[in-house]
Formats: sequence, structure tokens, C-alpha cells
Amino acid sequence: MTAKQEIRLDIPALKAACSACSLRELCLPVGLENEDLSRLDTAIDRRRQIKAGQHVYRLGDSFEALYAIRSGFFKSYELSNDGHEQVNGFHMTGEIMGFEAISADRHTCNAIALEDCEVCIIPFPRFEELLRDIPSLMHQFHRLMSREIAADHGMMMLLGNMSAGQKLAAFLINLSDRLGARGLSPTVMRLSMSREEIGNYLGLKLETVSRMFSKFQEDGLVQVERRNLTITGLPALQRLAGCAGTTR
Amino acid sequence: MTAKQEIRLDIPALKAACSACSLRELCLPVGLENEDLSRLDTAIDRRRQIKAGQHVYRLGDSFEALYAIRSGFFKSYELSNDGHEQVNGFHMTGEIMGFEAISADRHTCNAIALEDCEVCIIPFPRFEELLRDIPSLMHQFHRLMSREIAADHGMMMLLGNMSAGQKLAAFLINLSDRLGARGLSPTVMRLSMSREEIGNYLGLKLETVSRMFSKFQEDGLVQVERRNLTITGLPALQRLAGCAGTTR
DNA sequence: CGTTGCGTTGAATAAGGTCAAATAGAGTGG
DNA sequence: CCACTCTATTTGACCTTATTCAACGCAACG
Repeated sequence: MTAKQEIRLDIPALKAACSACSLRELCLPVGLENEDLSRLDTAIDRRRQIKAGQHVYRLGDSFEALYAIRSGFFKSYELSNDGHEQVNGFHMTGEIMGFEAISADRHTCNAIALEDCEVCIIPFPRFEELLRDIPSLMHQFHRLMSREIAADHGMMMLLGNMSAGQKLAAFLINLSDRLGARGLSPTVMRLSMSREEIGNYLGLKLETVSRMFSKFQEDGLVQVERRNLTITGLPALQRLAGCAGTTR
Repeated sequence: MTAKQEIRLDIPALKAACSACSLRELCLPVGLENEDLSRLDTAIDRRRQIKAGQHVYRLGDSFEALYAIRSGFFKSYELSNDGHEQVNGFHMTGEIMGFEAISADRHTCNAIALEDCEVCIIPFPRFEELLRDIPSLMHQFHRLMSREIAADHGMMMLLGNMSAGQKLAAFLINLSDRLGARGLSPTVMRLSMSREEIGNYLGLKLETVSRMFSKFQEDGLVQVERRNLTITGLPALQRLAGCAGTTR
């Protein structure tokens, strides 16, 4: 419970080592040969622990690196000029954050850890050099950015066309899919974000999210108790969401 | 008026020629040296005319190339499984379409010309090879994809948080900015899209869009008559939109 | 000169937002 | 361990906004 529970040694051996990473198949190194993998290792030389509530980067920070999530759960959000928060997305293990900053050489949103997390720091200039030498890595990188764009389009569809119930269903399905892709249970999960954050992301108010959860529970689609959620009617939920399964 | 007004020779000299293109400063070749420019020319070896109403690509088409818009105006849209259309964006001169397809090696949306258009075809595998040789082009390419992501985030903010009036105001400001960036009038324009398409894009019904146009006109913000639009109160419109000027 | 497609406008309706109050845990300090 | 506080969540009543349904106007076109 107390603060300095253990001395932080920050051992150099705490190296990122894509070559030994269990996320190889989700993250950048998809399909890379051993030799190229170790070259990637030289480009990603640091990890960083992020405690729940800490920011990885903030709006306005100069853009130095992308961040690959090794563990934990993040929220990315911006503030509209009138101070209102807008959640852009939730990010989990194996995903990469920071794409949006390449354009302006400056982060245009904030990324905050919703639980204790660990990220791999990918210094971008060095990474771009590496892309020149490893065509398959370059292509994979483009695929990841492209996937982000496709996912954002799906999100725009959701925000523009769907009812509150459909939105929440789509959100849960999406979460479920992504957890499943990581070998975790697609039906039993602990939500790392508040009702307000969910609502903000979906373009709904927290009360509406709460009501929808209650309704889903009545209808036997989910079992929800605070932030512990069990999906009990996946097929029905998928039908509701319109199956719009962009797994992101 | 009649059909074959002139014989289509499709002269080889109709080559794209980035090096001679007036869009150099908006499109891919930003900041490229002469030598690299002519290398880019070799990668972009075809243009294509697209008549109003024709598709550049369709959902499901295999991904072969990106398309840079030389002239004209496009709409990109998807169909949700239940057949409903969702407009993802409108694209104009100097912008590039097709990013979303890299991920799945297949187009995930449709792109249709709203007027007679011309595009440069950028075969992607060859383009990626070129990126290896021209670091500054690679970086510019990443900036463009990143800009698309940042713009989509702005769009999510708009769809999630804004009232009908704010949405339409933001839409008009965005249009105005983009026209201005191309040296066209930022205040006098002809809309290439219907009320329904605008509404679909903004997450509103066509009637609501129409009402808002009327209201803006009453308030002296715009002068609108069918698809001819003049912005008469730019500052007020910007204030309404919350200045959220992601020029895209 | 009727037809067709797009745009406008009005009235009724529904969906979600707002405001307010009650409840339930989690953590705190005594 | 218990009372107390703080925050997240739930729920209800009411209200605002945008949607729906419907009628009409207008321009372009054959």
C-alpha cells in the first residue's frame, strides 16, 4: 500500500525485445524474419511503465515517438476549445498510439492510462529509417495506420446512424472481439472506463449508458454489476449492433 | 451537350507529371527535389477521367492503388449491413483517397464522383518501393495518412458532441477552409452534394439540414439558394462551430 | 406541360438529454 | 471495526431536440 514498495532498478535487461514479445502477432513485427526482428529491437530501445491516471502524451507535446502497448488499457481524448472532453478511443495491448501526431509533428490529443500499463517507445525518425530497410515492416506499418482509418470510419457510422442501444451493443461487441483476439475471454470482462467515458465515446450521456446497461440486463443480453461485465447474449447483441464488426 | 463531342485520344502525353502539377504543394510531392519528383512521375503513370456518378472504386474491390484527385469532387461512403448508406467524407482536389484499403488489401468503402473528375492513379506496391528510396516522400505520405486520422477524430468529436447547428456550421467552415487553401473563394461556392448527403455525413436528416440552412440565412450567416452558397457571416459561423478548424 | 427529383416547411412524435434524488461501494480516519 | 465521506452509478420525471410524416414549391427535362 505504501509508496516505495521496491527499489526501481530499471535494469537495461528490461529491453523491449520484440523478438521475445508475446505480441509479435498483433503488433508491428507481424511476419518479420528473425534478422529483421532483431533490427527492430535496436529501434525500440526503451519501455516505460505508466501508472493508472498518468499521461503518455498530452495535446501539444512535440511528436517524438509512437507507443506500442505491451500491457494495460488507455483512453485517448481531446478537449474541444470550449473545454469539453471528447474520447477518441480506447486502446489495449498490442495496439499502437500516436499516429494522429505525425501530421502536425505535435500530439493533437491526450493519452491517459486507465490502469497500470507498460508501453514500448518507438522513436519515430529512427523507425522511419528502419522502414526503408525492411519493406515488410513498412507495409505492416501502413496496414496499421490504414486499420485505424477504417476503424474511425466505422466509428463515424456508429456515431452518425445508430440508436443508443445499437451504439452500446456495437461498443461491447467491439470490446469482446478485441479481447478475444488477445486470447482473453470475450464474454467476461472488467471495464476500465466509467459510464461517463463510455458515453462520451459513443456520443451519449452517462445516464443513457446506464439505462441501456440496465435494459440489456433485463433483456438477458448482459450481466453487469458496476464495472464487471458478462455478455450472456452475444448473438443477440451482435444482431443489435448490426454485426458491424470492425475488430480494429 | 451531345455525347462524343471530341474523340478521346488518351494521349500518352496525358501523363500525370507530378513535376508539372499545380497541386505539388498540396499533394504527395510537398518539398521534393527535382530528381525525386521525376522518380515519382515514373511511379504515377496514369490518370483517369471519371464522370459524375461513376465510381473510382467500390467496397470489396481489391486494393491496387491510391488515387490523388487532380480535379473534381468525390464522396466516399459505406453501406451498413442493413443497407443504410453512411457518407465517410467528401474529397477535393489535391487529396488522396484509398488509405482505408491498405489494411485489408480490399476497399472497405465506395468512392463516387459528384462531378466530372480526374484522378492520378498511384499503384501502391510500386509506390511503397519508391518510398524506400525517397525518405522525404515517405514522411510526407505518413503525414497525409496521419492527417486523415486526425481529421476523422475531429469528425468524431463533431458527431458525438455537437448540435445540428454546430455540425452544419463546422461543415461549412471546413469546406470554406479547404477551398481557401486551394486558392478558391472561401465564401462563394457551389455545393456538389445534396442535402441528404450532407445530413448523412453529419449524422442529421435532410430536413434538419434544410431547416438549419434556412435558419442560418435568417440569421444572416449565409445566403443559400439551392446548391449555391455564399457565406456572409464567417466569424459568427466560426464561433458557432467552435472554431474547430481541422483543415483536413 | 406533365413528370421527376430535390428542397422547403409545418405538425406530431419519439429519443435522448437534463435535472434531481437515492443508492452503493471504496477508501479514510478515528 | 465503525462512522463518515466521496464518487460512481442507478433511476425517475420532465423537457429539448431532432426525427418522422406529410404536403407543397420549384427547377430541369423530356
